[in-house]
Amino acid sequence: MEADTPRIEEYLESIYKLQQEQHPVSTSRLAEHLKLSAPSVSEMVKKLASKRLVNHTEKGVCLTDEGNKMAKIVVRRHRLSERLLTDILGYKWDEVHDEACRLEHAISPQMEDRIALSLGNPKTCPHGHPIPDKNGVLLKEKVRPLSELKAKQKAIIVNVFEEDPKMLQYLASLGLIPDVSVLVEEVAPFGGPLIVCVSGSRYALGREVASKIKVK
Amino acid sequence: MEADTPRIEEYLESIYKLQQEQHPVSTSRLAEHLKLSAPSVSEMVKKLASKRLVNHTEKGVCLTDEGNKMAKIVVRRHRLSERLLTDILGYKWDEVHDEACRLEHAISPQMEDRIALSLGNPKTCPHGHPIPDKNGVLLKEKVRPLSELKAKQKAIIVNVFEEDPKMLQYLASLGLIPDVSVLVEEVAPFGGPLIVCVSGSRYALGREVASKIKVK
DNA sequence: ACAATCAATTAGGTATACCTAATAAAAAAA
DNA sequence: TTTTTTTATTAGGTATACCTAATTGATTGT
Repeated sequence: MEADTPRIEEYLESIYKLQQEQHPVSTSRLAEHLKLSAPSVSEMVKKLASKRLVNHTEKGVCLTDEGNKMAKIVVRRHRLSERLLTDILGYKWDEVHDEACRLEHAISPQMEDRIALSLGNPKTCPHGHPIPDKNGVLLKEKVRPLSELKAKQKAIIVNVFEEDPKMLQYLASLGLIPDVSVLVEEVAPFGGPLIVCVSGSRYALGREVASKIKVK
Repeated sequence: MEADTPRIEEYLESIYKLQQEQHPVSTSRLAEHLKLSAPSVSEMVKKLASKRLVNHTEKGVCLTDEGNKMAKIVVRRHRLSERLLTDILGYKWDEVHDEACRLEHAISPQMEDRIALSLGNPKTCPHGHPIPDKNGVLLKEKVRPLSELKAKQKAIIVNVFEEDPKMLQYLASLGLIPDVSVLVEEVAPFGGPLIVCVSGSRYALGREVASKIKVK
């Protein structure tokens, strides 16, 4: 049984990501996320289980310690790649996701170290998500969605949970990027928009959008 | 018929490299270089031919214009990757080949441009080999092996045709790297060693080794 | 010229990762 | 509770890229 490492990495990474919303990840959700058919995923999950990378129970799939470790390595490589792309190669934050998805599988442990060193051991990716350290230790700050803030509350953007380039461009155009301070001036009722003030300018922001911006 | 692009790139790159010594490349030579069995290569070559990437004659395989173009793109990405690794990530020249072999298949046209721009459009890889431009134009200088020089001749190293890390480390330790000036002090008869002078120091250099160092 | 050698292909078979269609099992709605 | 719907798996099948063993074809040596 020969392993197709990139494929395995892809699965582990997806499971890792989905676990954050839904603990044991369902086959269907995973299939949807990977854009594969449910039976394909069902089959592959069996293989991952036989390699002791996941536990497959009635309720769904979850990563074993080993699988979690591997997933975090991939996440680390993904986020380091993104930083390499923005900080050194001059990419914009909305252009890096897809590139990093390809790069992450071509990066050796040595290259991982070198990138981290050359970038001064960055703690987050360009979207503000933490980069796990070499041992898979990941420090996540306590955050809440911007959409939960009340009128007159002020906060600092920690990260932006969004991959769509168009949306990222839009957010960048408003200055809604990590480490920026935001003041909520007004919150419309019935799930209406927020009026926010970002570095001197005032904008109306939809709830949907605001819920993807995490602040502290 | 779905294409496994990295695999195809690997084949084209090998054919491209081997063509420089042996014009129509033989199946067996290709198989040896790719570390695959002859029948596997035979079969794959048929597929490449059906995609009009190679011409398959009795004497062997050669790249079509289309195949040549694709091969040069891969070579460009390989050599740009090597430069990225040395110039930005601090790798040594003996450490980059294998890494670049993985990276070259994960680089998009856009990333190719960005790397080139960030590095100031380098003309060669760390071993002195020319980097084809975007259109596949490759300017190769007229060179000859260091081993062909006569006593008292002086030359400048253009490139080093070698991939083995140990050998590259050795050459670097003697200062035998691109752009360095070398004076041949003496040439032993019957294929014996050359006595060369490199930046003030004198070394004995085997013929075999010297033949891999190209000078102008 | 003929046998020996070497190169290339054909034949037949493996593993991986995917698919659709059909079925079984579990959860939600009536 | 029974039906409907959703979710997961089995069954069966495809394509790709590899393999070994056997065969054909070309080259070389005597």
